[in-house]
Amino acid sequence: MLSGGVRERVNEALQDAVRKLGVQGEIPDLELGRAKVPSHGDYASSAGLKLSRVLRQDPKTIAARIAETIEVAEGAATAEADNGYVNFRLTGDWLRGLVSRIAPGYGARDIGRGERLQVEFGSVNPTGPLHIGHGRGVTLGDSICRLLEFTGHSVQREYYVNSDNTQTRRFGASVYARLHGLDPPEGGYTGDYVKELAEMARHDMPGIEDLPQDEAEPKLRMYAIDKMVERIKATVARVNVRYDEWYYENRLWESGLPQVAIDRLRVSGHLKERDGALWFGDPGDDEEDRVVIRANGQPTYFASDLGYLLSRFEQRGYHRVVEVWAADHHGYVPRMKSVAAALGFEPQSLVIILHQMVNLKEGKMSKRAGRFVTLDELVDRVGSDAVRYFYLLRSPDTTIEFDLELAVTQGNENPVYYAQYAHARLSNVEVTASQRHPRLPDHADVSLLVHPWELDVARQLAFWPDVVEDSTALLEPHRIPYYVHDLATAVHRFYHAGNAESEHRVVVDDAALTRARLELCRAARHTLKTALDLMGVSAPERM
RNA sequence: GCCCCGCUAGCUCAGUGGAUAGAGCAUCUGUCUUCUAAACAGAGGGUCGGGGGUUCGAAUCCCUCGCGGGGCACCA
Repeated sequence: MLSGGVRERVNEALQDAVRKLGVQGEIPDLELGRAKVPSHGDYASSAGLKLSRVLRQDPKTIAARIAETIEVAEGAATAEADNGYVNFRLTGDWLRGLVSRIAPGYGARDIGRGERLQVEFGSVNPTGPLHIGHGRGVTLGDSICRLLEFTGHSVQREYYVNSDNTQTRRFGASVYARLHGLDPPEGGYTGDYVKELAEMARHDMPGIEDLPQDEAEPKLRMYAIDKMVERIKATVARVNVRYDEWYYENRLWESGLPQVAIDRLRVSGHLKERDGALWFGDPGDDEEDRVVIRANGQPTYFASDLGYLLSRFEQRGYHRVVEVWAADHHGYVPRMKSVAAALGFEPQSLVIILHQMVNLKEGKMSKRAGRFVTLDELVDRVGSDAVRYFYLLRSPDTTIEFDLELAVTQGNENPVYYAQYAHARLSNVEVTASQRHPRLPDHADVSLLVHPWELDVARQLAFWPDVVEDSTALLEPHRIPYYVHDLATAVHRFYHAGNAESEHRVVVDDAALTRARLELCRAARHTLKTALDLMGVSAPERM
């Protein structure tokens, strides 16, 4: 199903109706959105109020005229004018028809038209295990990818592996120190895992202890990085996060792209020398200059970023690059934007999504000091599904205060079970139906779906494409769990009607009625499954 | 000092300039002889941090102040 949702159809009808009123040129935003009060229907528009100035008429009159003339495609909704607003109510017939049209993957749309884009996320320095802050970045990035793939984009998922920067050098030096029974140097890494890495290196790299420091350290660094990358790969796999490419920094330097970028910026006049170092500075920007090549001749991280931009926009030809960063990198955004522009790329094609930090109630995390709760430990305690649901539930702009005590005690009251239970119930009832009715009709007569709780489920299903569209447009997957909750509520209510009154059960003596209700169950189950998939959360058939 | 994020119910948080601001948890009251009670029905609970402004209309946009978090390297 590649068409848009019913909201889009209502909007088209609204635009047509407004044209018929004689509005020329651009139509103002008519604020078509979900109605908040049941008596206002399902969608509401403030069209009368919005057009009052343009048409020089009373909002009530305008709204009334729109409601009179409007015709929503397929008879999906009826319109009613109410005090300057135009309210829309989805019709029962259309809702019933929708139920029979819903198949697995409902809500998928070709919004992206195959746009090739890269999402780079995670990309933590491979100098230690992922902690719970990183968990937010990898799950957010992964769900953004899932959304984009679901909406017709050609997505490449990338982890950029720093291997040659100051932090990883300190990391290598720390392993070297531990190998020789010494404490890590100032600014080094003190976690126990560094000692373990040293012992592993001793075993895997015979004779490493006898090499001089300047030979041993680079070997140890690369060895330790590879080990950490292996561990990171295993960790993200546990939370259903997938990558297409682990792009090593070394590869970038070998490609010579940073130098190509530097040469280009030199020609365009964006570089200057000062104090023996080479600086980037955008002439039209009052942002501070930024070092590209240090006075000691070594390039900075920024230099590799220049090449990395070329690698992606030119060498690999991505139309758009989405970066998912933790908010402590926010100061880097203007520089990346301005250097992207200086290299000749559209600043809008570099999309940077910042997410706020994850704090522990017990105290601050510090990777180098080795005091942190790892993502692995978190998954051990609460499970992958709860971890993903919990991270995704929050807007990226909100700091997560992670209460470990609460996380540990999270059991049945965890919201993830609410959604999964709805899915399990729907799955189970289909099994029950097949046992009670070995021969059900092939065709479902959806006109038998008449109860309000049945239509409420269908109504929620009608909203799903809107959620997909909004989440994609804003790259905000946190909208999905809220929708999932609403759908699960409608499902539980529908199901529970059968607990109160047995004639309202899905599986009843009447085969045709059973078949019709099963059709609704299937539609809801497919939609729940699809939404949970986008979150990376499993949809169990039994609980 | 400058920059970014937040401040909404007791707690944790949703809320694309629209009508009467919502959910979960917690609290309280009901509902199992069940197609799965990890559920359902209901109740209480609000100065949307303070103050200005913009307009038909502001939790939402602008200004300002306060509080909390994060960032301002020849670290990343």
